Formats: sequence, structure tokens, C-alpha cells
Amino acid sequence: MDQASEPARYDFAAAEPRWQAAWNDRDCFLAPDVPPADAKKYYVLEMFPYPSGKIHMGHVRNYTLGDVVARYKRATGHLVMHPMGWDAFGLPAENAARDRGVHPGQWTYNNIANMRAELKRMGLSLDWSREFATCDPEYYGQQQSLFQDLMAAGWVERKESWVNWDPVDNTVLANEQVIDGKGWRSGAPVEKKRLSQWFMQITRAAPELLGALDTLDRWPERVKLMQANWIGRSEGARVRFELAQSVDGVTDVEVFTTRPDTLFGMSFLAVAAEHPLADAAAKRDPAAAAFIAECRAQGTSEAAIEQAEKRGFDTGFFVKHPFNGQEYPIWIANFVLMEYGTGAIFGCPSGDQRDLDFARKYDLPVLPVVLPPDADPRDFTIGDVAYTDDGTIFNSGFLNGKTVPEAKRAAIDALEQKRAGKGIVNWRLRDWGVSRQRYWGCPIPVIHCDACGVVPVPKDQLPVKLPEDVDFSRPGNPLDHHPTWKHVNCPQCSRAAVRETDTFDTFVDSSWYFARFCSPRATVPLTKAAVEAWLPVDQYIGGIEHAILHLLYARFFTRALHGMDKVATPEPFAGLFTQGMVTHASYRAADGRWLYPEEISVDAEGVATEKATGAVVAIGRGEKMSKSKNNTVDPGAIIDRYGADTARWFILSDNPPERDMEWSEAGVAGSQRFVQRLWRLVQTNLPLPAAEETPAGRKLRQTTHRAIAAVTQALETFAFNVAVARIHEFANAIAEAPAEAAGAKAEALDAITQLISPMMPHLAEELWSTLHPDGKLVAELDWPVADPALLKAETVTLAVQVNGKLRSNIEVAVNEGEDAIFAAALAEENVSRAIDGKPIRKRIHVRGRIVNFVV
RNA sequence: GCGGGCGUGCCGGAAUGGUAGACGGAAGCGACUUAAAAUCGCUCGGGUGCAUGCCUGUGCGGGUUCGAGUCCCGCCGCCCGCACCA
Repeated sequence: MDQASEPARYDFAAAEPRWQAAWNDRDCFLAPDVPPADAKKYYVLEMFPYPSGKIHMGHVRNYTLGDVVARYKRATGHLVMHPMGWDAFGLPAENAARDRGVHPGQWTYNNIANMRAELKRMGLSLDWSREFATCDPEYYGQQQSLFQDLMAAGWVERKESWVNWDPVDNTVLANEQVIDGKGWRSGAPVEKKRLSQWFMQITRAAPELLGALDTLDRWPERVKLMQANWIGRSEGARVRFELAQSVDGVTDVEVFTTRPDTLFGMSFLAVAAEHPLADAAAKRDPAAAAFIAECRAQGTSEAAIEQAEKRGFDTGFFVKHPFNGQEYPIWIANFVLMEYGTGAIFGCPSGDQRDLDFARKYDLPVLPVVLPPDADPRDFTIGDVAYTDDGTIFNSGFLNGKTVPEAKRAAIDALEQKRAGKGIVNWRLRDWGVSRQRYWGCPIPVIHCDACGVVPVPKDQLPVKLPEDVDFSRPGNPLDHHPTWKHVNCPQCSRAAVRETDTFDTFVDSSWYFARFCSPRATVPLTKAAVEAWLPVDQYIGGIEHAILHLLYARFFTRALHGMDKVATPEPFAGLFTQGMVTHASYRAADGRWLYPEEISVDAEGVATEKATGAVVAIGRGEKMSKSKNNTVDPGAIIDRYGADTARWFILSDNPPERDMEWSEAGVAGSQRFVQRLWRLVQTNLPLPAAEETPAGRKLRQTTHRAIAAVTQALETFAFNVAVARIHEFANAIAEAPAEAAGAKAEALDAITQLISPMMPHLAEELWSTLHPDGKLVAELDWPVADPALLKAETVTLAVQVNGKLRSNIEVAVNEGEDAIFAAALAEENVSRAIDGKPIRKRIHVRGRIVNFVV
């Protein structure tokens, strides 16, 4: 077949770079640091990527979602800021250095260059003038300055503590980075180690971080819930028990309880293996020491899984009960956590399942103290199930007869009177340890001097830059090994001193980058005018995996900076959207090998076989894309083959954006068909006839304006898949419009071009330039507004029901009188047959919707 | 165990208490073509019928209502988060 008769197709490969250049040339997406006072600002931000070297489909989804919002908001009269940067510090760069001999900085900046080019191919409406990487000395220097401000404001503390030590990565992990007792990156069992560390005092902000969740009305409920659980507020009492005999000078032990009402049900006191009293027992008794060692081993490795058994060791120490004066034994127990409360509990077996399990195992007494509502105190006993519900207190001296809440209050009052305890609120949240023994991170800007202690590096000497010449061949922290870098003179006394060789947790870097974007080149961390103008971020978009860590730290930073009058709002992100994962089918041979899609073929029944062997292959539906499962799809290859618009459109059309989406070849191909179809729709209607009012034309105009309203509504609510469906319907309607409607087609084609523009910006420009060769860009146009007059129909189709069952449809004028409507409905043959002469008991008419006869 | 979310065709999914399955994908049939691709048309929850139709149908069982996928009660199943949190 010759070339000439080949049907013309939209050449996305030529068009997309052309429009990207046009946007760039006209500075379409630049925003000022300080917007004019009358501007409606809108700050759209997607979580910035780690520069691994290539973008993946998760990025494509994330940035497509953000770009739709940014472009839509820009078109609806907002001054949009939509920046991009790089979360560029972190371990993979050091691993690359160790394994391949390339410097982390070089590796990182190369990766950034690759990924920037890939992102640019997506046609995102980004303000690239604001770009920075957290490993730029300009950025991390300002972070060092900010850290010193936080120190001065009292948010930072250096303390010795038990830390989670990752023996493979040779670094400290935050609690949040320990998953099932293993390091979140290395997967190695985490060990406990005692180290001197820098901490952000996030616990001081716990009440506000919890309370302010209520103000975040555009956050997903489940994220707020996860944060609330993580912060973990619980009301109770701290109770001090005197030891019957002091141990190594220790005279008492404190416990935290939420159930002071059950104090009379006590039968033992238990401490964690790391508790000082456990140490004391270990010194006296090798068996105790052995038990503690066992607990420690168990605490880190497989324990979490087979957590079943409660085990303990009787120390032989005793405490005196604050109320009844009796003595109770102190045990070391493997289920008591040093990290929570005081690392000690009092055991009330009748009211707590764990305590009960423990008591049964070691034959400790079980005294019921809460009587269920309809139980008889003379014969009520506890079997293998503790009673944790409400009831009446008994067997409990002065608390007898009270309800549980009453007894809690009375017990706390009594404790406070005896100075043996007090009512407190306990938090699960721990302070945030930010020290990491790594090279590729922001150096902590302090100097340790034997004479002066910890001295901040003077601000005029910031940034404390990372040395370039480092050795990654030895395990541990290269900064610590460096021959010269850490040796400096004390800024205060000028004597020989050493730099801090730890660097910050990378979550510090991402805790304020959104604020830095407001004035990314400023010579101070934040400029007040820019930050006040732009923050909070109006729409933040990212993965649910950051629901706790990143989002909580960013909230904490913002709150602290707000208190220091550096940020005007206490919360960084007014709106949060968490997108689902991108998944893909996977193929696994019977012997467990993961096969690439190219290696298999699928027959008509959907049975997959391996091409090489002919053996049947198991198809996994919708598994998270991962290199190990050979089911990743490279965005670059997709854009080569289909173009950015097609990829964007498919990602938006498949399903609601908060759910996981399955990437499928058929789906992308379908989106590509629609791209071509729209292009043809415009081409085949050219040249457009002049506007002319005809009945058919009016109908098309109504369709046009309804589409505008529906798509606008869908975009406002993040229902992008619905927006796509409405656009499909609209395209169908334009294609099917009769010849008499031609006079309304120009308006329809203009509208559909604009409606697709947030989602398929290149195609929109291409179509617009065909429809209006006057040089204007869609990116510069105002969003179309539906004409209310055209949204109202003259006639409406009413469903006619008899006893709630659909029997017919009638077409009536919108403001037809009720009597006429009922008459018309009854005139329908189906309706009269269904009524079958029975008397009509009730007639219902909902205007514009339905008529229902009850017979 | 605690907390949250969700169950709709073959699949993704739509549906202010008011015509369930929009829209898309897959599949099948047909047109065009020497053939294919591309494109266009038709069918597409189940049952029944010559048929305008009729019956049935949104995990299961009840309820409220003229009317329930949607609201209420009780189950079942799946997914996610947290988890010896005292």
C-alpha cells in the first residue's frame, strides 16, 4: 500500500517535544516567590523522588495526578506553584560508591540528570526554576542553619539512649525504620546498642500533633488515624512502689497503668529485661542474667512472629503495695517493653489477658476485682479469659462498689494523697533520633570540644561541606575514618576539637523542603514573605507508605518553625491525597522462576505458557511492580511507543486514583486509540461551519455544557476516572451528532480540547493550534464555564414505576404540571397493564426523576 | 486482639435514597481489505419469550421506605494499618 492512502495519524513523537518547548519558551509554569496580594495562590506538590536513576510507574502516576491538579487550578484562575526537586541523600549512593567506585555525589547527580530528562518527557507543568537537590550544599547548608535555630529554640537534645542498630548498614535506625525487628532497608535483625545521639523532641509536640489532626479536613481519615495510633495517647497513672528492701541503693520502682482501679487485683510486678532492676538481679544471679540475654535475643529476631509465650524470671525482690501494704514479687518478664511507659508494670491477672497468661503459667494468684454487671460476687471467678469490660469494683477496699471510671479517679486521688503516684497522660511516640553514622547525608553542624562541650559551627562558616575524598572500602562511617576532615579548632576556645561525624537522617531533609521551594535560592533557610504567601501546600500528593514517618516529621518541623515565627501556618499540608500503587501481572514458572511478559504466550482461554518450554505458567494478578518479579514496565519505553499523553490518560482512566491500579498493555493500547480518535474527530470536522442555531445544534450545545459541568465536577473531587468517562461520552456525542448540528461543533471541539488539557496537555495544544491557528496556548487559557441556561433541558425523561418497579419512560416538558404528568404516565400501555385496573392508593412524583404509582 | 476500609457483569469501574451496570477493557459476530493492521457497526449479568415484554439480579439474612447498591441491625468474606502499648 502506498504512503499517500495511509490514513493520517497524530504524530505524538514530533508534537510532544514541540509543545514542551513552547511552554518552556513562554515560561508558562513559573511562579513568583511572592505572589501579588490579589492572587489566588495554589501550591501543588508531589512527594519529591529519590534519584535512583530511573523513574518508575509509581512516579508517573504520582506526577500525572499532581499535574492534572496543577493545570486545572492554573486554568481556573489560580496562581499555581508546582515545583520539583530531589530527595538526594541516602544509602544507595554509598552502596554504589562501595560497589562500583563511583563517588556518591557523581552517582546522584548523574541519576538526577537522567530522571529530570524522563520527567520532562512527561510534559509536566513544573516550575523547574525552583529545582534543588537536598545534597546541594546550598540546601543542606541552610538545613544546618535551621538545625542550629531549632537547637537554640530548645527542640534538640543530645542524649545517650538505647538505639536500634542495623549491623549490616552500620547505622542507627528510628523506631519507625524497624519493621518486624528488622532494618527497613537491609532486612537484617536489629540489635540494641547504647549510643550518644541527637534527638528532635517531637514528643513535646505530641499533644498538638494529635489535636491538630482534627483540623486537617482534607486529609484521608485513615492517615489521620494511623498518625493518632502512632502518637498513642493514653490516660492513666504513674504508680510508685517501694521496694521491701533497697537494691543497689534503689528504693522504689515506678509503673505506668491505665487501670489504677484494679490495683487491688495485683499479684506481681514485672519489669523489662533492660530495666535497672533486671540488671541488679543479673548481678546477683547468673540465671537472671541468662534469662535477660535470652529476652534480648528473642526481642530482636523471630520473636515478633511466635510472640505467643509469656515468660518470666522471679528476681526474689519484693515491693510494697501502696494501698494494702502487702508484699508482691518482682519478676522480669519478656512481654514488658522498656520503650513504653516506665518499663515496668503491675500485674493484675483478672483484668489483663497477658497478666493472666503469665499468672497461670507461674501459678500466681488471680483475684477478680471488677464484677461484671450480672455476675454474683460469691461465685464469680476468672478462668482463662481476663475480664476487661466495665463493671462494679469489689475485693478492693475503699474502691468497692464504684464503677470502673469512678474507681480510676478515686485510686488516682488516693495515690496522689499518699504521694505514691499521680494521674498522667502517657504517649507512645518517642523522640526522633536523627543521628546516622553515614557519609552521604547532611553533616550535623557541631563541634565537640573537651573544654567547651558541644559548640555549634558558627553560621558564617556554614555549610559544613562533606569532604570529597572519602574511602568506602571500610565498614562504618567514612567521615569518622577521614584523616583530616573532623579535626578542627574549637570556635570558642580555639583549642583542638573534633567535628561531629554523624549526619542527619534523610527524613530531616524532607521535613522542610516544601517550605524551601517557596524561595529556593534565598541565602537564609526560609524567607518570611515567600513562606507566608505560599504555605500551606494546598494539595500534597504521594504514597500511603509515608503516612506516618515523613508526614509526621514534616508536621513537627512546621509546628516548631511556626513557634519560632519562621512559618505562618502550624500545618504544612492543607490537603493530602494518597495514591495507590501501580501493579502488573506477573508470570511464574512451576519451578518458581519469574518470567518476563516476552517469555510467555497467552491463549484464548487465558492460559499462559512459557514459550521456551511450553509449560503452563501461573499468572499473578496485580502484584506490585518489582524488579525481582520481572513485572516492571519502563515509563521511558511506554512514552517512546505511545507518547506521554497516552500514558497519562491510561493512568487516569483505569480506576480511582487512591486505589491500586493494574498496568495492562491492552489498557494503554486502548488509550492510544482514544488519542488518535480525538485527533481524527477534529481533523474530519474541518473546516468548521459558522455557528448556527438549529434544534440538533442546541442539543449538542447542551451536551457540551453538561460535559463541561460534569468534567469540572469530577476534577474537583479527584474522580479522574469519572472525568475520563465523561470525556469519552462527550466525544461519542460529537461524533454521532447529526449534520444539522454542525453549527455547534466548533464550540464542542473547543470544549473537549480544553477538557482534556489537564490530562493530555500535548494533544490539547495540538488540537487547539489546529482549531485556532492564532498562536495561543491551551496552557494559557481560562477553564471553560458551563452556561447554566444550557444545563437545563426543555424536556426530561421520567421513569414511570408501578409499585417501585420500572414500567415505562415518558418524555415531558421540564415544568409540566403534575396532573398532566400523571395522565401521560397512565396513558402508557405498559403502565396501565401493570396497574391492571387496581385502585391507585398513592401517586408519587419527583420532579425530573420519577413517577411511581402504588396500587 | 484493636482500629479502619471494601464486597456491583469476564475485568477496571459508574450510579445527590429515584431507570443498576454509565464509560472503558477483554471477548464474540459482521462490514471494509487479496490479506492483515487500522477503522466502523452489532452482541455482551442470568433466565424466559414470537413479542411491545416479563421474571430475576449489587456477598448473605432481616428491617426502614412508595422506592435501597446507597440508610439501619445481624452475619460471611477480603484488604490495609497497628500490635505483648500495660
